[in-house]
Amino acid sequence: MCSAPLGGNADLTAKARIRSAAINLFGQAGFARTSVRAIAAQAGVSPALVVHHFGSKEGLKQACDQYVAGELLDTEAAAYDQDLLGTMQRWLAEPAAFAAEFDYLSRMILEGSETGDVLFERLVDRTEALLEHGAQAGQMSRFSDVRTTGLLVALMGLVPLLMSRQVGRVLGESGLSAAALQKLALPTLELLTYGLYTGSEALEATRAAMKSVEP
Amino acid sequence: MCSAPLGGNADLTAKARIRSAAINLFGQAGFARTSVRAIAAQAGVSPALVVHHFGSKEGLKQACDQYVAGELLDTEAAAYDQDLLGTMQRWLAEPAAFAAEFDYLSRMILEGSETGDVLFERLVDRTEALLEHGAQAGQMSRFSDVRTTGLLVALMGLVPLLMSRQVGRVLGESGLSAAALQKLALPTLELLTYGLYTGSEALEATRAAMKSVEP
DNA sequence: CATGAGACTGAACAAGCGTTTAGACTGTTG
DNA sequence: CAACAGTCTAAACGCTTGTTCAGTCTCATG
Repeated sequence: MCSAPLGGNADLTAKARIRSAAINLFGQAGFARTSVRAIAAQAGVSPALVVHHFGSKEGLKQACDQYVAGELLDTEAAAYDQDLLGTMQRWLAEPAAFAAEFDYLSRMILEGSETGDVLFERLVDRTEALLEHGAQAGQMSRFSDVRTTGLLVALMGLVPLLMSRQVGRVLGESGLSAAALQKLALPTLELLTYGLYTGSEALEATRAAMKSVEP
Repeated sequence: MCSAPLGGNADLTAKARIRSAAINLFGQAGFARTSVRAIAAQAGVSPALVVHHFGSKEGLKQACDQYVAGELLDTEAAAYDQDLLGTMQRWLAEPAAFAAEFDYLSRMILEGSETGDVLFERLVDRTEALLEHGAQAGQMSRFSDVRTTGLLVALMGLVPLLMSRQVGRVLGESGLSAAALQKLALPTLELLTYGLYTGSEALEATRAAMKSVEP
């Protein structure tokens, strides 16, 4: 049934080809800026077939959401229970095969998607658990508000992906390339190890300010 | 000529009213999802007048970019040369008057805008200078790559604004309210003071891994 | 008063959008 | 063979989009 692969994914089902094209284009330009016709053209298919398989453009989006979420969770879920470092190194070693999925994931989180929000909340949960585990093992600091700290650490890990364009621009790379990630790794670890401030004056000042506002 | 103010800004020029409406709607829904007709309607004006004053929708966007950038730079530039803490407290004390401008700024940075990119690069520059100054004064740690560390710290300061929806959701607030910012302040300072890791094992492991890759 | 410039609008334009419809073509099942 | 179910397309639908055009109104200037 399946002929020889031509130009990447010509051997896929038309439905899969549409979804793949949608992930590519949605990831590059966003949902609103991408037309059903453009997706159909890239998939080598008529616009009507998109609707036939996915009901509507919105239905296609939700199918892509579910697919990418499943893809990234199934392949990364086990690895994620280890540490941040190991996951980052896996991404460093990975070629640009997952690039489109990561671009789409970024759009999912930035544009309002229920699946993206749930995914993000799960990431915060995991980070929070990681903080508690690290604190009990004595490897990580103890914080007054583990939930909010988990949120902050999760954001810190995610933000290079979400702002890959600006990160690439500042580092002199194009987007979030392997070289850019490499430049990011050491400073991130330094910041997380030594902290930014040498003393606790700024922290104490904030504590005092907050107590005076809400006693 | 100007009658009594009705509903906020009925006393403004039509041109200013259009720009104000555009900042509101672009900030809420993004550039692509906002129509010229919707902007004209909110400004109490015909769609043709928008084109008459700004040339095109793209021209209106650039005018908004320039206005918001100027507004935030003129009022905040002097304050920004102090420290991050002071600026954050100013925002905490501010009412929701600047909320629309901040929403628009967020869109400017997330969607591809040249003005937004330049603004971001300037923020990184300032943060980098702040790090060098803090290190010389002995208040901040010394880092191996000041530029990249400046990028990271700038990102960390910006990310709650860019992801206000998710932050609000996790913290049980609606968006980046004053209460949400208050919940964020102490954990942020804790993280920047104590760091995440108690020891330097993770940092050394990364250093070793990077040297083995690129000797 | 006449003239011209600018603010402003209603109506219409062409283009693109997501979606629908009717039907052709395939392969499978009774 | 006949009937069905699924895949797929060409054409067109109604709607929204950004923009243009012709013309009105107001007001300052000569």
